[in-house]
Amino acid sequence: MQRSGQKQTRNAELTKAKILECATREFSQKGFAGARVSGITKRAGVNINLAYHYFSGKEGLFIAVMERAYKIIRSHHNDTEIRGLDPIEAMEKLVRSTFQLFLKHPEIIGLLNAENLHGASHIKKSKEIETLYHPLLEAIEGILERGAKEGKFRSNVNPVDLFISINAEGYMFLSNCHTLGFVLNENLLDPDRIRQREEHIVKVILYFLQFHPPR
Amino acid sequence: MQRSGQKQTRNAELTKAKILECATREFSQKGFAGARVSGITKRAGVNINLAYHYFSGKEGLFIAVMERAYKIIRSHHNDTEIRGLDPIEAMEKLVRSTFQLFLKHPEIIGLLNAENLHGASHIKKSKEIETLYHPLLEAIEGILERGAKEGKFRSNVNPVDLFISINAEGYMFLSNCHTLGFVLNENLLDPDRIRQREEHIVKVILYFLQFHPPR
Amino acid sequence: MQRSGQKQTRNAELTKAKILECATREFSQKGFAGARVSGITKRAGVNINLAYHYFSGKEGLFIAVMERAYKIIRSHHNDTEIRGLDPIEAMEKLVRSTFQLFLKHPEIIGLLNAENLHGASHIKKSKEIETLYHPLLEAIEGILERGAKEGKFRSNVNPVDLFISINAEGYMFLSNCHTLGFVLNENLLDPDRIRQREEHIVKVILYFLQFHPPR
Amino acid sequence: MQRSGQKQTRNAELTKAKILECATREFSQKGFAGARVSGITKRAGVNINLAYHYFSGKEGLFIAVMERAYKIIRSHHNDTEIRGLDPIEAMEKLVRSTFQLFLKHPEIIGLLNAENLHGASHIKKSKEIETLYHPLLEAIEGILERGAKEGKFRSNVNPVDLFISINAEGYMFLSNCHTLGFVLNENLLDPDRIRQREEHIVKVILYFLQFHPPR
DNA sequence: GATGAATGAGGTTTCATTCAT
DNA sequence: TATGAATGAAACCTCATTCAT
Repeated sequence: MQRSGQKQTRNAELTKAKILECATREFSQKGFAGARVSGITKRAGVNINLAYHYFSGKEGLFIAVMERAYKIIRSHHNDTEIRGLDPIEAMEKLVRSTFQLFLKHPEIIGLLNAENLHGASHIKKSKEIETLYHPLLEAIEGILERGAKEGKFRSNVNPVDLFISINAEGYMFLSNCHTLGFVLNENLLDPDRIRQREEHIVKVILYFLQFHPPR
Repeated sequence: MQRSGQKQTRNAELTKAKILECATREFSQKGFAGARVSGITKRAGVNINLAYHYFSGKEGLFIAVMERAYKIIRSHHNDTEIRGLDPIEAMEKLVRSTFQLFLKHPEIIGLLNAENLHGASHIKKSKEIETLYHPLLEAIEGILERGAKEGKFRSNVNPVDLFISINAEGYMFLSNCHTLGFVLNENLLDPDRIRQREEHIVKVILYFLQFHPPR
Repeated sequence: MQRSGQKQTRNAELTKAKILECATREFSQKGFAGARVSGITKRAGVNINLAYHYFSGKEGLFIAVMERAYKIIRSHHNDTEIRGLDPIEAMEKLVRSTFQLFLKHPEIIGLLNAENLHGASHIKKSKEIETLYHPLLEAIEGILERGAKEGKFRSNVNPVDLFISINAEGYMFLSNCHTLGFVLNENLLDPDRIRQREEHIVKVILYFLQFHPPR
Repeated sequence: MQRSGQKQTRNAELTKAKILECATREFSQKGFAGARVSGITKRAGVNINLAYHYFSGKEGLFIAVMERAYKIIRSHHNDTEIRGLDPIEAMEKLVRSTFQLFLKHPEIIGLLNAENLHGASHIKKSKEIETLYHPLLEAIEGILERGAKEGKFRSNVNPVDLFISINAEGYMFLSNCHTLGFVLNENLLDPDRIRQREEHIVKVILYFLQFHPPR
């Protein structure tokens, strides 16, 4: 309003953002090869050439999309918050927030699948992404140590394997919901079913950590 | 006459098999959209028209590939064997064989990803696939019941969620090995690392089942 | 006719030849950047994709065109014939045949211009073209030596510079005929005018060789 | 007011000149079709729209470039100076200055090639260019006449053909230096090699004029 | 059954140019 | 005067598919 007669249709930042958002959806839903630059710009309601002007092509778009996706991931995890909590509480919080990340940003799963199809070639160029999970891993290590010291968790749990498990339990549920739903004869995308899954995952991780095998 | 006819048939079957195998690799590695019919036939060393002749196009090829993939899955799981075992032993066997399935047939992961991208539209046409996992799920239910009765497992474990967990723990490790390997700074495809993962998964599932929460 | 029901539209060699010929004209007349693949295939009356199928793209077409052009050049010069002739006769024959080459194959001039625009990058890959003029240069050296020995030509004439002159006199006349014709107010493409040019060139070269400067 | 107006004008002129110079290089190096308006303005470091503002598009730019090129040519040839000289001296001077023109302004060759590709359509609109060479041709005629009268040159030499020869000998050497250099296995752009060429051309033209064929 | 020739649809990209400020 | 935003046309090229032998 105040910014004089600035039309929406001539706002570069807005246009870029719109393109990026639609590219995120398109790549996530169709993969890199299946995505269409024209599909992206049609969704965004802008001229196709702007995608080339701002992102210099399909690959440039994909890289921009991946970078934004990892920024979302980074900002989602609140590492510092959980460091001070009781180990069990902290772990539960981490498990739930990981699952919620996939629910709130379902496009992330499709993007990660797309990126893995190409051997992660795009993100490997990014120094930022490389260190993205370092703080989170350190937090996990801290929780495990404290949990073991306080006798709440088993010791000798590999934090990397644990991290992968925390992600895998929700990731595959959502990424493979169509094939799984079909062979298991359930609608996995039903909100109640999703909540059930979250409770299940919390138990898988916590019970795994709390169990002390007989020796 | 007869011999030559047989020969032709045998060659035809061989050609079909070669095409199918190469199509499996291509679809798994590049997804449906990224796969090229010419890429498939070049790998197979046959003329591209044979792909049309035998499978009537790209989609026909993909369906044939998916059907073969599920046949492999079916033949891999030896449901009856585990029914008679001790619950813990049976569960461990199931977990390990699930992980080994993905290792022996890594193309399955790419194919399932491809199929999920399209909302599982192809396999939904197949009655056989729909009931593929029924015996396995029944076996799991049986194990859980016996385990609970014998006091070895917790009760009230949802077999479907458990089934998904058993798969997810290995599936995501392998399907996302490139992005995970990068952000975790580990080569997840190293044979020793893979063995380590298998041990981890066995513990996750068994400890989860064996833990009895207080109260 | 005899070759059974072989249709023209399904004769690969013929199609390739047609494309090549039309590509020659297009590249010669419009340069590499100005040429259109669709223009080439429209001229040839074939589907545009055949150009990609047979020559794998615009650059592949250009390279094929250049190679054919140099083959024409090679086959035009009859080096052995002139070696036995009287030096003056031999030189005259060489000059006239060089000029006639450009007249009979006017596309060569446009192609050479196009190739020079790109720093001769395409032909530099060809071993054949590199040695294409060696026999001709040797023939020129022989003629110059004999001419000098017989007292008909000056000595100390550089054969390379002479070779360039023999070409340049006709080449620029034809390649720049439009701008020259305009500023000189003559139609240089008139057949009589062309004949006049040939006579002029013969004199330029022969008189240059026959003149003995005083001292 | 006045000062600022002047300044703007001066900047405008400067900007125009910069664009024109860069356009000259771009068109000369890449031809009309290969040249990019954006390439020109990037070289000049100005906004692309200025090219449209000042020259109303690609073709307008090319015409302006050609006109400036011919102005350079015109200003280079000092016709009046050579009219008073000894015929042989005058001719040598003319030959050398023609060669030097191409050396000092190598872009002229590329521009003339570009213009000939299009049938000289652009310059044909210019009345100035049409008469550009008239004084020079008259000077040549004068020299030939005096040379014949003084017994130094043959008579019956066509001034137009001679003019073309004087240009051609240097023009093709430089315009085709890449292909010629390759097939002749010499670096024609070496300064010493260029000087050698100039001496050769002087001899070609002068000996051609001085030789009296036996009758 | 098998193959080379040919085609049509559509995707990515480039580029000259105009619009709006 | 100068600039960034936006557009339309058309170029190159890919690829699934069909045709004809």
